[in-house]
Amino acid sequence: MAGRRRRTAAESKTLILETAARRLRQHGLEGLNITGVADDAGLSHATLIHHFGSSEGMRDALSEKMTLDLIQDLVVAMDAKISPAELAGNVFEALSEGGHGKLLAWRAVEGYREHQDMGMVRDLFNQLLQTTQKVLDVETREDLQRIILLVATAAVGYGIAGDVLVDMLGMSKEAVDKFPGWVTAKIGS
Amino acid sequence: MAGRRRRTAAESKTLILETAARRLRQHGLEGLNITGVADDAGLSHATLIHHFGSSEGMRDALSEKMTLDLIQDLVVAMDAKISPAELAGNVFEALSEGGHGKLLAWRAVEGYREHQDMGMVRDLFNQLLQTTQKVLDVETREDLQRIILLVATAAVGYGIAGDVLVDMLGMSKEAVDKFPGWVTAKIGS
DNA sequence: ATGCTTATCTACATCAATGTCAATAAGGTG
DNA sequence: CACCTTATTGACATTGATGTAGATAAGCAT
Repeated sequence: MAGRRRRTAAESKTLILETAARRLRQHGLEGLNITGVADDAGLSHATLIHHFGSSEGMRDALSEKMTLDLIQDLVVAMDAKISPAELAGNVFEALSEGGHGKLLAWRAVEGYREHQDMGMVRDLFNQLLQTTQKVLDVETREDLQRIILLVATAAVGYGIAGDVLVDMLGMSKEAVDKFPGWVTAKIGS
Repeated sequence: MAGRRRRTAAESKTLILETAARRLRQHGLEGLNITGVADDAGLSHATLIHHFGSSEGMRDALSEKMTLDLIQDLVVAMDAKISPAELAGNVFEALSEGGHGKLLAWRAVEGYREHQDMGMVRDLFNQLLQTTQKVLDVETREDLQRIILLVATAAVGYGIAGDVLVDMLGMSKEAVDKFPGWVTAKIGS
C-alpha cells in the first residue's frame, strides 16, 4: 500500500486507548472490540493485536489507564491548597466528568480484578487521605474514614446515576449546583 | 427426544430471567448471551429466542425486571412505619444486596434507555418521595430533594464501589456497620 | 380419544469478532 | 546508501453467538 504512517509503539497505544475510551463513552461496553476501535482509529485490527496481544489485553490496558487518570484527577481536585468548602464540589466535579463514571460502572459489572498497578493506586489513595485530613482538619481516624466514604460513595453514585435521580426528583439546575456545597456543610457540622 | 418438560410461557420466562440475573452477577455482562443462559437454564437457545424474540430482547426484559425489583425493594425498605434512624440503613441494605448494584452499573455503562415501564418507575419513585417526607418530617421541598439525592447517590455508590473503598480506607467491619446510622444522624442535623 | 395450540428441540445457515501468518514498508542507524 | 528493527497490513482460518425453519410432543379443551 502506498503511504502508510508508522508511529512509535507508544504513540499508537495512546491513539488506540483514546479511541477506545471515546467508544466506551459513546457506545458502552459493546464498543470495546478491536475491530470497532481499529476502524475508528483508522488502523487494521491486526495492529491492535500486535500492540496489546489480544482484545482482552486492550481492554485491560484501557482499564488501567482510566483508573490512573481517575485517581490523578482526584489528587488534583483535592489539592491541599483548596478550602474545605470546595472539597465536595471538586470531588463531585472530578468524578462526573471525563467518563470516570463509565469506568467505575464498567469495573463494577465486570468485577474488580486487580491491576498490575494496584500498588500505585493505593499509594495515590493514601496520599488523598492525608490531603483530606489536612484540608478538613478532622481529629479522629474514624471520622476521617466516614467522611471520605460518604463523599466518595455519593460522588460515585452521582457520576453514575446523578442525572437520572435529578430528573426524577424534579430538581432545578440551581438546586443541583448548590448540592455539593450543602454536602460539605453537612459533613462539617 | 424422550421426556421434555413443557412449562407455561410465564414459567419459562421467569426461569430464564432468573438464570440470566444469576449469570450477570457471576460472569458480568458477557454472561448475558442466549447460548450461555440457555445452557445454565437447561434449555436450548432457540427456546429463549422463541420467548424473547432475540438476544437483545432477553436483555431488555431482564433490565426491566431488575429495575422493578429494585424499586420494589426500595419501597419496602422505606416503609412509612420505619423510624428516621433506620432510613439510611435500610436504603443502603436494599441497594447493596441482590445484585442491584450490578443493574445500576449495567445501565450506567450501556446508557439509560427508557423502558416501557418507565411510567411505573416514576410512580413508585414519587411514592417513595412522599414516604420519605413523612418519615423525616422535612419542611421545605428543597431539603427533601437534597436529602434524598445524598442518600440515594451514596447508597448507589456504596453498592457499586463500597467494598473497594472500605478496603482502601482500611475500615473495620464495626465502623462500616455504623456508617449508615452516622449518615442518618448527619442529614438529620 | 381426538385435535389444537405452542413450548421445545435439532439441524442448518449466517455473521461478526478474534487471532494467525507472511508480506510490506517506514523510519532509524551504521 | 545499505541494513535492521518492527509497525502495519491484507488474507485466511477459526470460533462462537445469533437467528431460522421445520419437526416433535406436552398439555389443555372438546
